[in-house]
Amino acid sequence: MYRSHSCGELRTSDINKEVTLSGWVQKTRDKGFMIWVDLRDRYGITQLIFDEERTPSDVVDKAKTLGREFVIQVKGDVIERESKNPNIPTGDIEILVTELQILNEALVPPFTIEDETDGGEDIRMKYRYLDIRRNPVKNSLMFRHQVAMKVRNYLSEADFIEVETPYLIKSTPEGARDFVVPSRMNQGQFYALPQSPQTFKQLLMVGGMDKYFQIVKCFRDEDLRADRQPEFTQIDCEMAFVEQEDILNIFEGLTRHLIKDIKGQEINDFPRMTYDEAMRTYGNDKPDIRFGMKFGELNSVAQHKDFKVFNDAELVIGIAVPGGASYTRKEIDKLVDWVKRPQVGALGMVYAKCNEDGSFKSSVDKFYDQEDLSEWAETTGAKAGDLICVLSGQANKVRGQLSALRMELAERLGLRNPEEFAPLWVVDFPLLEWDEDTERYHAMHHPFTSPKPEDISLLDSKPGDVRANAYDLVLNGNEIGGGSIRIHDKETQALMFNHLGFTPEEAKEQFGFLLDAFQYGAPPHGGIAFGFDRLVAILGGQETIRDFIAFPKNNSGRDVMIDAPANIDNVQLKELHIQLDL
RNA sequence: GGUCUGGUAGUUCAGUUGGUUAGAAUACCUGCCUGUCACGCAGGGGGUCGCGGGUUCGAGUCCCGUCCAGACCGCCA
Repeated sequence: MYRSHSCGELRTSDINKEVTLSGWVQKTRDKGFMIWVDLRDRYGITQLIFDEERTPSDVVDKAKTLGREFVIQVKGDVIERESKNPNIPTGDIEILVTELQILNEALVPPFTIEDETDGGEDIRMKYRYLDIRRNPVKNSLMFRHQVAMKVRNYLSEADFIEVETPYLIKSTPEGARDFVVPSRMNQGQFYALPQSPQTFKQLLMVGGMDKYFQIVKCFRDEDLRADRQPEFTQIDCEMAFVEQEDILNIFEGLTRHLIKDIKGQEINDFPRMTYDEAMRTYGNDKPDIRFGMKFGELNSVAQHKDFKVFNDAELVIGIAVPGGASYTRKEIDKLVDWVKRPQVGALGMVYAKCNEDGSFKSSVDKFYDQEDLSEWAETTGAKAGDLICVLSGQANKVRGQLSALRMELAERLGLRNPEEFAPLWVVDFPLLEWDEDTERYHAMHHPFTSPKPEDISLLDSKPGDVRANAYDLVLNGNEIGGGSIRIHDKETQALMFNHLGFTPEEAKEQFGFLLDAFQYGAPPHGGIAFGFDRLVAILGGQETIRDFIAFPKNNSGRDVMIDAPANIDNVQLKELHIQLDL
């Protein structure tokens, strides 16, 4: 028997028990006459004591050889501490050790195994198995497990069935790049790893599964970000015989349940906003509504003077920065530089200070008088003491730029409280999106999304104006879920493929199985998929998703621990009939 | 594909205008210490300043290239 108890459970009520514990040496404190060892496992830390007077001398000698992260097993008696430690749950007791066995020695770890480690990101990832011993990472993984269990229980209670779908599927040109897997048995052919189980879950609906979910890995071969991994986990869901309203209600229920259960916060009906409104008032299809700073459209109150920059612009918009009137010239200049960085791309920024006495001072006083500026303040909702920041230019671009500024300022002003949760449904997404590079329309969500029936007539005349039965769930400025009511008849699906530039032959080759299935009684259906890693991170109050993933990839898609991807040898290549062209 | 930031002891970092033997903290090792728990005290070892080239009497420091890491833009149906 390696252990009778964990290192986190012994209390004063266990005093006088003889126990066996196993774990890692967190730290030894050798005072000469006495040695204390903090023994750690997943459940906590228990202090061991080796004492010149009470412990056999050979055991004391062995204890002196212990190093950090040695794996040991001890037998001993639970005793009351002479000086207690109120900071840990086991702080009232300690183990007077009678037997010590070193199960495995350990090299000195490259970074300290402590909550506030001295290790940087790089080294922690290389030795991730050591990093996982640290509380922040360990707790994040345990938290992820808890969320997964709550999701499974909730959906299972609601009659959903978890079905596994294949990982080796077929590559399609739509959407993200696929990870491909060469097939040895089918020379020259490749599987692709799924970007999502989209078509399979729709086929499950045709198969009558009715309510499906799966917590499932998905793969996208695109560049990474702090919150984006090449392999990531989705809560993938699909339902038959539902309308958009049904899906919104059920998954609003799931999200509300998670926030209540995990964070103890009651959230009533989630607000809804159309895509159009989100873009106009926040410049963004995933607005963070924990704070205001809504866009004010200033065209009508800024294009009547001789200021050419504004007069030539398609759109002039501004936001009110709370308390910004106190910014110095230098601070504002820095803001201007910030929006002019290539990542944001604004050509400049006009600002107006709303002084406490009700007067205004702007960077364009030459063109605009106090009355003009007062109208700006009204439009942007600026109060005395605020700063109005105004950008102008081509509508789409300038909305994106002001949105970036809004988020940056909110961050600096501390308005993005991670313990506050503000979910939002964004609905009525456009069905199609113009792609400059390929000069054709792309499905904004995916090619199986159904258009709103009343908009179908616009497909030929104004394809960009057609709205879809598509929706996103946004939480604190993050898209945590997205879905749609799908097309379930062959004709509409063929019409969509046609508008996406597929020839009937291409459509048949790539999605013939789905079109076939639609001829055998496909029920109306729709669904949603949640980004699980991101959801867990947000509920856990963290920005980065990496600590909620046991073995994440780095910025360039590498696993620095196992050093993947890697070359394969010529024998393997030959077997796959693959020749490298480097 | 692009922009920015960084790379110096095991680790996290400092290193001034280009100038003597590259420092701190922590970790590690040794000794001491009668209740530690971020133990304390004394001492010690530890460096290809990412790599390659250039400028210079002299480069951790300046220039060019390159590799690695991070953040972001493009991309992510």
